[in-house]
Amino acid sequence: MTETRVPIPTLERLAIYLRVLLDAHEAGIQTLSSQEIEQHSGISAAQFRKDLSYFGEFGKPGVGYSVPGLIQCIERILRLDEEQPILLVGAGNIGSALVGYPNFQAHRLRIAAVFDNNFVKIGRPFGDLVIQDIARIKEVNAEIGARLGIIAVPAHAAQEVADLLVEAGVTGILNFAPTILRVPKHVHVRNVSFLQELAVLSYHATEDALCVNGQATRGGKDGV
Amino acid sequence: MTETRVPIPTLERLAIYLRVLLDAHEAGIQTLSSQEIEQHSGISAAQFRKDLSYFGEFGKPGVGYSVPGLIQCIERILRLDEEQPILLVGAGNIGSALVGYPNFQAHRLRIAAVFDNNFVKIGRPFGDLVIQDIARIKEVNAEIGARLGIIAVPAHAAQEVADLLVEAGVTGILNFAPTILRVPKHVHVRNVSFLQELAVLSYHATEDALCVNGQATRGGKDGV
DNA sequence: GCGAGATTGTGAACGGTTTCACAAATCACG
DNA sequence: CGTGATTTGTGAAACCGTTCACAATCTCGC
Ligand SMILES: NC(=O)c1ccc[n+]([C@@H]2O[C@H](COP(=O)([O-])OP(=O)(O)OC[C@H]3O[C@@H](n4cnc5c(N)ncnc54)[C@H](O)[C@@H]3O)[C@@H](O)[C@H]2O)c1
Ligand SMILES: NC(=O)c1ccc[n+]([C@@H]2O[C@H](COP(=O)([O-])OP(=O)(O)OC[C@H]3O[C@@H](n4cnc5c(N)ncnc54)[C@H](O)[C@@H]3O)[C@@H](O)[C@H]2O)c1
Repeated sequence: MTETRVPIPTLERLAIYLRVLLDAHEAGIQTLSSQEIEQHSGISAAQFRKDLSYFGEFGKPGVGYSVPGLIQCIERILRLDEEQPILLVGAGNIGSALVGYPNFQAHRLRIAAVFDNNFVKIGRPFGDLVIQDIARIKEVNAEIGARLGIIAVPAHAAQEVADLLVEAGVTGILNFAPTILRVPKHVHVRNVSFLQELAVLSYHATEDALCVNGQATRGGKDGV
Repeated sequence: MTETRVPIPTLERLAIYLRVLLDAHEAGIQTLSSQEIEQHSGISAAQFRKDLSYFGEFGKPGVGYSVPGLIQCIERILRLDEEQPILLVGAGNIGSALVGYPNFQAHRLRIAAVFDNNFVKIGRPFGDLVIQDIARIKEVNAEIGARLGIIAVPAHAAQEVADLLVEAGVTGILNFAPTILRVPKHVHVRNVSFLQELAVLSYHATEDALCVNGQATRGGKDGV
């Protein structure tokens, strides 16, 4: 366990392990081996052990891992051991699905405030919250102190909103808009793109890797 | 351009290039160099060229790439050159956001039918569609012939729905439920997990890689 | 037509992640 | 207490994707 940087895929899998562990805990299971984790997560036992090794030693040889113990450890690693407030910007379709999503709570993620710039929407209730003016976001987050933000506004407004989030003190942004965001180095962005996912599936769904060559290069005069 | 398998990251980026190209096309730009693509996509010029090289040669040395030409090529590669019908299962929050999403159209992705098992919902309008009984999914898809499906039902029902989708002839599944799905080898699954994304951000948002060791292993008698 | 300048396509080097394989640790049980 | 069965943690190897660097290709202007 040297002081290496943790691979992002490892962090992503940590969240999966956590889900498996929470399920097992619910089912009253006390101990799980890496082998059993593999069964439930689809991630290889060796991968699981290697992933954990970035953070320390959590299992007992010959036995496995204490379910409640490991839950606590992974939660601490991911900073999900205490409530994590989140700023949501964009009270539209996606925002609507998010505010009502109960599973966030299990991970102590809480949407603490919702913002929009539509005067018709501002002041309206939205889930348990009231939609606030995006102009007040910095002021409001001075109270809340959220480090995470979600962008659920149209693409043309996303960069502007990102800037406001950063200015309000956010250092992690989940972006639903189909744009690449320019942010300072200390801010992390993760993009969610259903279109991208569907495009990959679309490619695979038709299983013949036809080569599409000879069309563009020899397109003649129309191109360039 | 040997007969190598295309890396998944390459396919994901293809969708990003396509977006950039469509934007450029809209702006009336006729030609783009890999250098310029890098500007707009945040993906390195070398990466872009390497990605395309899996499929053929699409650019002209000294000039760049024909925007409309490359759009056509990438669309063909991703099978987005003709309309791609999709089956949506689960007429809830997520499903609701999806049916109303206009950007799908630009990629010729069309949600062709919506299914649910809630008798109260079946028969109701949902976007432009009418919610249908999940029991009829195979029958309905015999007409539609969709190869793509979206699962937007609670986790406990996801596997069951996946089985139905596969039986109905779907070979690509976009899964919003937090579960790993067991599917035949010829079926591709991509999971969308907001929680996972937020967990990764949560880790990075607090920038001190404290080591959480010595808690689980020496937990004493409580564990195992 | 030709030389200067620009840009592509790609083999090779590189770097990072996953897989492998095994020594060390723990437990069960006689 | 010792033996055998089990499972962890981790260095090393294998694998895969990204970056590099440059020959080949094309355009433009003279
Ligand atoms: N709906 C989907 O299924 C879906 C799928 C994939 C991606 N997306 C993306 O997610 C984003 C949101 O989608 P949606 O369907 O919820 O859109 P929406 O139009 O339903 O909601 C967008 C909201 O953002 C608000 N807004 C606009 N500009 C703003 C600004 N400058 N500051 C604050 N608020 C502002 C609008 O008032 C509106 O309430 C879009 O970028 C969309 O492309 C949506
Ligand atoms: N809402 C969110 O923000 C969010 C975020 C991340 C993940 N998810 C996941 O996405 C999925 C859908 O979430 P949601 O908020 O839309 O849920 P929802 O409860 O609003 O909708 C689920 C729908 O599925 C239907 N359904 C249930 N069992 C079914 C079955 N066997 N066959 C057909 N339909 C069935 C229900 O009748 C309901 O209409 C869930 O797995 C959820 O965990 C949701």
